[in-house]
Amino acid sequence: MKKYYIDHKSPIPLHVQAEEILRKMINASEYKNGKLIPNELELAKQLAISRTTLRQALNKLVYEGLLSRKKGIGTRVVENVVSSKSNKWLSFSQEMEARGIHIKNYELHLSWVKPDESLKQFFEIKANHKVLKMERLRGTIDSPFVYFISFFHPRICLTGEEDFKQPLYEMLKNEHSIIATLSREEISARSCDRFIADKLEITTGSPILFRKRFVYDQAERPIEYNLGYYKGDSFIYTVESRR
Amino acid sequence: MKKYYIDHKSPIPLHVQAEEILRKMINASEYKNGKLIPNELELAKQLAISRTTLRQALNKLVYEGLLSRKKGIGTRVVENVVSSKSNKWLSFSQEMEARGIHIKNYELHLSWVKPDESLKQFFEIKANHKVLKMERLRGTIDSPFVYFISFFHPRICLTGEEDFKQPLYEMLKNEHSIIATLSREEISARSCDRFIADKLEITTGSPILFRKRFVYDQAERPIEYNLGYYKGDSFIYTVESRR
DNA sequence: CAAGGTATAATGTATTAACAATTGGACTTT
DNA sequence: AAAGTCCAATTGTTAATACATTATACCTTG
Repeated sequence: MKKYYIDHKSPIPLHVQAEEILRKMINASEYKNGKLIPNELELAKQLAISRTTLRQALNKLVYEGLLSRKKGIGTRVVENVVSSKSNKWLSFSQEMEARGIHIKNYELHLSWVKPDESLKQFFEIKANHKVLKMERLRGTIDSPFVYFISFFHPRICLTGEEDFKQPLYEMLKNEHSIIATLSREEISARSCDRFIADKLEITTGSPILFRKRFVYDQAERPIEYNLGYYKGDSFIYTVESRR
Repeated sequence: MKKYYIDHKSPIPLHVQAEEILRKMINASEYKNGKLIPNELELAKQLAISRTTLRQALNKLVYEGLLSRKKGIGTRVVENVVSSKSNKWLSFSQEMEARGIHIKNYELHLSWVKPDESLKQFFEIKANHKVLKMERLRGTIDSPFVYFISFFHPRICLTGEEDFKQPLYEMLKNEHSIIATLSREEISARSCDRFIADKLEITTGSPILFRKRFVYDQAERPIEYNLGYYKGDSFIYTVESRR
């Protein structure tokens, strides 16, 4: 078991350092899924910080759904559930990484296409404006589990030379000053066709989760039109709402 | 400006009371959108709690996206958050009616059952507490398109004599003073088994949208555990999120 | 043997205290 | 007038401490 230490002289707050260490331990399965992590007093002693400070770190991870605490029992690593908290807005890969699932890009394909009717309507453009179409096959080390097809509004002016390694919305913000603020999604179940089945390495006709996503900027101008085909048995979409 | 007080003798934790008060103040626009709320020391003094305790409440609201803090400045009510969330809480039938789809109940079946492992865990009860199981087949005039299986926590004390014609959460509120406040949902795609296929009048193996829903009250105590099997091609689940 | 109590271990709640970092505005200097 | 300096206000960080609440396992008692 690798040991991590907290640098009390670092400008990085202790609770942030503690959070990072806990994240690493979870990702590295040194704290195992569903199992208890050391108790707070013990952990605080190990990390040489106060219980209060440690609890700040724990709280954050509990909020994110990585840990769950129970009075009288202890703190557990939550079993793998992929979540998409609406107010969190982590990118897909960040979200997965946070849960210790490393995301691999299998394919990336870019092309400029003529928009069809629904695209023209969504982007509010004429047919002669070509839009960038991006297709991505993504998944874990073992197997792909989602096929994305994205279209971007012409005003975004993507060149195709962008660094698609970094999270998409980070990239849009950094390189194009476009801030995605609002998203609308529609989710339904489908049987997959031959094309998707082939991509996701499943049988034609298997159930998939189909997600249509409309992304807008601050002024509610359309940015992206995204279609996602998720392998049905592997992907779980989580929503939390409060009134 | 209405004044709220914290009851130091109440069994409800002070930070929870503080959170509720802040929520009310924001909802009632006594703390206005985009405007600063009183500073922490001031607020703590007003509520007669320590700054640490107040910060617990603030943290929760910040995490939820209702407030945003800035060092050196203060704490603001975030603009534009409430809208999408609050109206998300239409009941299923209300939601459908709003889309012009009239909902018909095909079947309703009630029984008391022994909780299985996951139910025991969710409800935090022992095996000898029986729970009410409610099965409902619902759909349009033409055909059913969702099969619900709900389990209710024993403390709800449903008699089976309730008026299940009115929306479920209305009924719980009116007849049992139980207010459903928080729901967590997990959505995935599946092939349906014979039982569900039979209910939904589709072919065994057809894709369905499977939704697991956990409903809690204000104090985050479990109320309902709901499984929904939606005919894949007919149901669309819509999510709107803003950051 | 069953019911109930008790010790123990874990998280939950709450307070007080001190100091750090950031911001914006007031003030001072050039 | 412009630029820089300092101050006050505000949130951020951290610690130490005390007691409450809950769950489990073990022990006691009838």
